[in-house]
Amino acid sequence: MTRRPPTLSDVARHAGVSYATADRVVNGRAGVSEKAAKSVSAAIEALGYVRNVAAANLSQQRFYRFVIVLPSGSNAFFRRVHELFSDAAQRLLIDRVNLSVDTVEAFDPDALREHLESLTNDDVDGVAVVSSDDAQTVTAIAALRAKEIPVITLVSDVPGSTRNAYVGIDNVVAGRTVGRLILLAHGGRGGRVLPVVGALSARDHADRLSGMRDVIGGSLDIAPVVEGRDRFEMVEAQVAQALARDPDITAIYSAGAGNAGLVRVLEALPEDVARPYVFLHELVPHSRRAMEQGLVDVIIDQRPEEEVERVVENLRLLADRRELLRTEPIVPTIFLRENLPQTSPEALEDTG
Amino acid sequence: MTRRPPTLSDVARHAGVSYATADRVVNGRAGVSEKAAKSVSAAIEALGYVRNVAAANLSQQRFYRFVIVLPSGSNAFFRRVHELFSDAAQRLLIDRVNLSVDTVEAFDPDALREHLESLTNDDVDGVAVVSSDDAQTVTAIAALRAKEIPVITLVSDVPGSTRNAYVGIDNVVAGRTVGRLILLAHGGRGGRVLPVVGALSARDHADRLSGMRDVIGGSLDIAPVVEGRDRFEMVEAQVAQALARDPDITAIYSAGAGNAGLVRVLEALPEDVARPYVFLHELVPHSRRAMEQGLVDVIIDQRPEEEVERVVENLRLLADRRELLRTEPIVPTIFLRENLPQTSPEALEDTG
DNA sequence: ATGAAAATGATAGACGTCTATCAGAATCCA
DNA sequence: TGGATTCTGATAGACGTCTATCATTTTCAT
Repeated sequence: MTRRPPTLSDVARHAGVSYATADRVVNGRAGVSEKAAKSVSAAIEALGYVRNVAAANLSQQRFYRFVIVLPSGSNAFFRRVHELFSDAAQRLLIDRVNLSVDTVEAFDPDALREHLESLTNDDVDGVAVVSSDDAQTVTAIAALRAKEIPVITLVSDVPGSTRNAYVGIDNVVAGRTVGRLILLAHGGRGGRVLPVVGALSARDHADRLSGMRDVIGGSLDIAPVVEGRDRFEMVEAQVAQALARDPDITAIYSAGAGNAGLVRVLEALPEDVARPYVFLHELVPHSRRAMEQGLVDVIIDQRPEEEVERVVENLRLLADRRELLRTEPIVPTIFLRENLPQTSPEALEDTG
Repeated sequence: MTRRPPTLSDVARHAGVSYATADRVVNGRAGVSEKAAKSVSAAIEALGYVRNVAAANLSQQRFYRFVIVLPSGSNAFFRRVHELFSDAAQRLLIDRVNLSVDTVEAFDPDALREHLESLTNDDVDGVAVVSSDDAQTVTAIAALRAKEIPVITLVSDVPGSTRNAYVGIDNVVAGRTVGRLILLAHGGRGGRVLPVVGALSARDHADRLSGMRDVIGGSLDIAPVVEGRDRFEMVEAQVAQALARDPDITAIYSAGAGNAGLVRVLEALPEDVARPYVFLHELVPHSRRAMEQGLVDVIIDQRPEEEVERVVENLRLLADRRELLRTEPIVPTIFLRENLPQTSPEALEDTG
């Protein structure tokens, strides 16, 4: 059967030192000779000692404190993420995890940096942040990491930074997937795709678009890109205009937010002409409803449930100085009308 | 800030009894008057007391012991599941979880029942089992549950049983999803779908097929079903025959296993005629390779990684007599050539 | 060699739970 | 009322870790 795992006392005995010395080594306290430190390390190695985190936390009455930083005043997707983190916070309390969700004005690197820096002083055990990939953020992340505070980037990566992990999808792959589905829908016939994004300068939107282009290649036309600033009024106006100008559009790919505006255009389309295929991101109340009404064909969802769970899991592992598992990108899910998940009560209410 | 959560001592004090009595109540030991029991329960309620599992486990040097029962000698999918559980077992050791993976001859209800019953005596904290939905299994599950051993059904549900949870996909929904994709691929044109299953008597296969039929409705023809017993030789022979007999087939939906045989037929198809669209289940080395070669268009994967993780999570929660989270079915992922996950080293080797 | 500084050992108490034991109190039946 | 039975309280020790204190030993510079 399974033997009792070695304790720190076992390590001390094996190393020929006292418990106190072994403890000084594992907790990095001063007053240990190099020789002693080495023999303790060797004993740890030899016995395969792993600190019993449960016992350690018990002795310290430890409460983990994690902070999630999300963009404020934003769209249905982030409202959903916020909600999921709040739910998680509630149930994590009994595991002695204190998870707070902060919001910072979207697209404001200065505000974000300031906020992140305010966490540096605090007794924070880990931070997860949604941010664009800019120099301000890179600096702020570096400051946190300098204080030994783990940082996870969420939804949108900041690859140039020293973040410990990224939790989110690979947007190029997502765009390629959409490209494939668009081709599938056209079944070898020609067509013309209208791309809609928030802004071409937004990294995730641009990545999705370029993935889509990759796959479409020369097989289909691609109309000029609509930039809707993720604002539903702008999206509505510009998409309506684009469709009016170009009656040959057979598919729309919306890589950003503000899809409520897109849906309004679709609703207004005359019944008698063939509707374009519509592909968009994120399963939220209004996109779901549009799909159920047959206005939208495919929704690519980045599964915020899974993202939230991974963030929490990884923050805990990092706080315990353990190895991370599952650092590969989230696999986005393709939703069609036929595989929409059961609606949970809270998902029914639509606040925007 | 967050206050210290109440301890059992707090509960005892609040109830006006000694720690010993409170302890007797929470651990269901004998020798407590009804009145005392009631006041302790009231105190627990009032204070929102939750047992500190970490402390409890520490005091008992508890090792969780979980058993996973998988079909033996079976296909690439279950080999993958087996592998995932073995990996999980390794890393769970340091969390004091002892996870063993047993195998039992596939499609043998007697053998399965016997095996499950052998676990009844043992000091098992939870069981997860892949099984068909038959009376033998229902009985065996009931026996385990009678001994307070939690049971999770995996991949294929046994809805008539007293299992605590099911971890897996909704196969009807999966079939409906495929139906939708088939329609999408035909883009309004006619066509003829060849369904391939292991056996129509297998519940999951039948569910998938009926889901697909639901969505296709009368829009496309459906050819007579091929039953390939999940054996690649049989699948190969019968699909080849069906294609030869019926040159109008535009899509193949394989709802079961044995797809290596299907792939061989596809490889042998002449280059000059249009290939049928091919839809099948489970991302495994050979199906992946076929997709990369362009022989397969869509793979519906039930994400065994996620399933394994949920099984472990739920077994732990059940063993701790905690509330289950995430009991909704797994959402299957649709893989196209464009969103295949990065290949991990071990996924490269193909043992059959 | 001397004193200061550094390293080490021994050990106690805490965290919250479980198990166990024993003494004492309340309740019961005859 | 006696004795047996059922409850109740008090408490000790264990789990593995952390923090702390204090005494002792070793090392080092002078």
